[in-house]
Amino acid sequence: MTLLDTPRRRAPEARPTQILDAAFHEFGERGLAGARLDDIAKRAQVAKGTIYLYFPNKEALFREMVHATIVSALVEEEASLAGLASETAEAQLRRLGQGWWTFLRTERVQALQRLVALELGQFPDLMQFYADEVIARGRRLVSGIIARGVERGEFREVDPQIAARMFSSIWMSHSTWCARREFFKTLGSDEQVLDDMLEFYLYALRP
Amino acid sequence: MTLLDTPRRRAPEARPTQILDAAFHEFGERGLAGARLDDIAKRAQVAKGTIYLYFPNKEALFREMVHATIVSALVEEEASLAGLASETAEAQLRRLGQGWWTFLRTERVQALQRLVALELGQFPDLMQFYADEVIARGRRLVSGIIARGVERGEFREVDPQIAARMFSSIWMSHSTWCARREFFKTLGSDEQVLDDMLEFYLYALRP
Amino acid sequence: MTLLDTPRRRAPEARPTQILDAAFHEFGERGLAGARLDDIAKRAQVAKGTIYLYFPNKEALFREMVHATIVSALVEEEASLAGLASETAEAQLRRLGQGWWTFLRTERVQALQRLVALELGQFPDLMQFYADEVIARGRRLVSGIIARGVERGEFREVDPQIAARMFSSIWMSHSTWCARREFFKTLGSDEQVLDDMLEFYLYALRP
Amino acid sequence: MTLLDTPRRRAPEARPTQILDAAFHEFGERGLAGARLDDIAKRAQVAKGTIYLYFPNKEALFREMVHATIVSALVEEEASLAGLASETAEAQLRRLGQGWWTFLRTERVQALQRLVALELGQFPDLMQFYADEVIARGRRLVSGIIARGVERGEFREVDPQIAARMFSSIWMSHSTWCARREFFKTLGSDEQVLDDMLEFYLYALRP
DNA sequence: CATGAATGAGAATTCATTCAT
DNA sequence: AATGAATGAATTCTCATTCAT
Repeated sequence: MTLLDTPRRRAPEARPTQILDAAFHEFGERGLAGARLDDIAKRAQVAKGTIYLYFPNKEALFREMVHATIVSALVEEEASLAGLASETAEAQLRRLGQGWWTFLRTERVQALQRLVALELGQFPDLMQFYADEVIARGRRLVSGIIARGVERGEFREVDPQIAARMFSSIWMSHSTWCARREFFKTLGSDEQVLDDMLEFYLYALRP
Repeated sequence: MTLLDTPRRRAPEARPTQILDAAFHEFGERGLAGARLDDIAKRAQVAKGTIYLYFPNKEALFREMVHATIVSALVEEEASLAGLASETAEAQLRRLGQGWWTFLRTERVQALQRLVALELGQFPDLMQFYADEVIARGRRLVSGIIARGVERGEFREVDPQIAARMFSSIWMSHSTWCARREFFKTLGSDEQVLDDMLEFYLYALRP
Repeated sequence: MTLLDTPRRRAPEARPTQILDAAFHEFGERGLAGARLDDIAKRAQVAKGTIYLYFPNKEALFREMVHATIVSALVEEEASLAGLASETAEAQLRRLGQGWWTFLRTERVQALQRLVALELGQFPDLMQFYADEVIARGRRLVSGIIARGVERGEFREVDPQIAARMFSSIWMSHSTWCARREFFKTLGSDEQVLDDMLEFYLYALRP
Repeated sequence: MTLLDTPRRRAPEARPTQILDAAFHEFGERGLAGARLDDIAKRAQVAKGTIYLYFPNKEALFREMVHATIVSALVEEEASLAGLASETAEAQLRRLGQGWWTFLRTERVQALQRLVALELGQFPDLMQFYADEVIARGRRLVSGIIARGVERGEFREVDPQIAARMFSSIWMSHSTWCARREFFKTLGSDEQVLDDMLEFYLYALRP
């Protein structure tokens, strides 16, 4: 039941996940072409051939890994965002901003961002999937809250769509900068940055 | 003057720009590992061996290409930003926002962004160079204008550093989205998007 | 009775004929190197590991399959040739020609021919076995009949050995052509071809 | 000009031929699946990668090799058959029988026969090419001579098509047997066998 | 006995790098 | 300087064989 067994025949249905996990790390670090199947196998503690039991080739492994990563990112997002319930729009936005901040700084999402930037040009369907499910979906959440806030007079009259785009642009950029903190010395702590963003953004919505 | 006056083998201006250009396209599209010297040579209309007359190996070519691209991006930026002269801070910001919008949507910068995301993790010096010269420098420009605006009472009391970060986060994210317009159907025209950003951002600075 | 009474691991009749059968099909189609154990297992409706319960390795399976195929071909031949009894030599030859025609066009024999051509170079003992048991034996049958025919004055004075070789050369070649009929459009029906061969051959023996 | 140069850059246009030649030997011996590119390269005195400069993959190399072999076999046939001119049909047939006997026992043709038997099932176009160009064409030559012989009353009234088939069946089978002489001890010398065939065959055509 | 997931050696293929011309 | 054919090390992929269940 636990994780310590002999080499052959471990939890059998765990194999694909194990490999996808290793693939996530290697591809996320070095990209599709740069990652070596050998390293993925090593990291997954699996023989090279085993990978081919579950995925027909490197590209397919890459695709499935990206897909799985997106899906599991959505699940994580769900978790980060649990309980936004019935309060003022501002409070909701603060909660959302906080939840997203946690979510976006996740290794999962950071790696995705990197892959999306460079490799997903060659996989339009995955790019679309990411754009729809991660970006657009997140944005819908925000624009919903903002629309309510505008309705209730909490916020000034903005186009919720546009405002939501502003929100996600700020959050996403900052998350990648904070992930590479060593190159951006002027950045404060992650909490500080979150405060900066919230303060700035909410000000822009005040009537 | 001698053969070894700089780390590079020859004065950069003598070195076939075609090669760097071709390298820029191929690397920018497929990354360091994914690009093939063969394709670079073909695109540069040069024999494969010729590349080795100017660059000791693939990685060096990549590095120099990134370096050159950053440098020439800065030059382009300069051009996009010419004549910000003595007006109100808001007018300056509008001009800057416009200039940057042109600059960021440039193929040059878009490719850089892609490479920065995935490949530059392996080249900290280049990453730092990019962070300092492109991002931080741009931000300094913005923060300078904002500081003046705050001083002059045009803008509310914000930390110019922070506000500048907000500015660049919004501009950079939107530029990559617009570059991949096919995946983000809800985006308006580039001009529309620029207006949205300016309107939103300036509102957030109003006293 | 014990585990090692013959070179093979178990008495042949107990060993799953399905495996040999499947092996026959796959090897016969793609040769020793080209056939995949995986496909053989699938065709035999047996797990891959099961094959190794009965045969130490791929090559041994191939050898035993060829051996078994030759043996069972001989049995089939016996059947095709039953009852050549006491008639004129010509009648006997006609009967034999007919029986062989049936026998040679058998999938069993056709596959054997294919394997003999390419793969049996590496297995001299099998080749010899085939040459002796199938070819030479068949020829002996023919030469016996011819010798009798010559003795009885039915046929002209030919060397029965040589005439028998002519007989088998004609029959064997035509059988492989008919088996690949799609490439030899000028061929008549199998019956027609048999008639052609008999007529031609018997004419050549007439005094 | 001669064949002794340094490893790199030998007669450049000879490369493909060199490789095809090596491929012919390896494939002819072990078949498509059994041959190793490594061995082909070694035999061609070329690096493994060089093969891929001229052929996209193993299968393509195989196909081109078979095609080239068939073509060059036809040329050899031409040579073996030069000068069949204006004599009696019987004399022509004797000459042809002799020429073919030389041609068929050629390593080139023997290897082809082996490949045709087993591997060409997967390459119907090559099989057809072989059937048309080698077999049918040879047969046409024979049937032409026979038709003339029948017309002139030299031969009995046979269907030239059928008689030609008989001719080639006898010649082809005997050539493969003689090529594997070690397994067919009763065979006389090649010359003896040719005499046997001619004598037998011509008898069958006598009026 | 039977299974089939797992293995890893070996074969095919790619591509950065070299070098004779 | 420039070329591009040739190289071979590195990588992907295949498949005979093993072994825990």
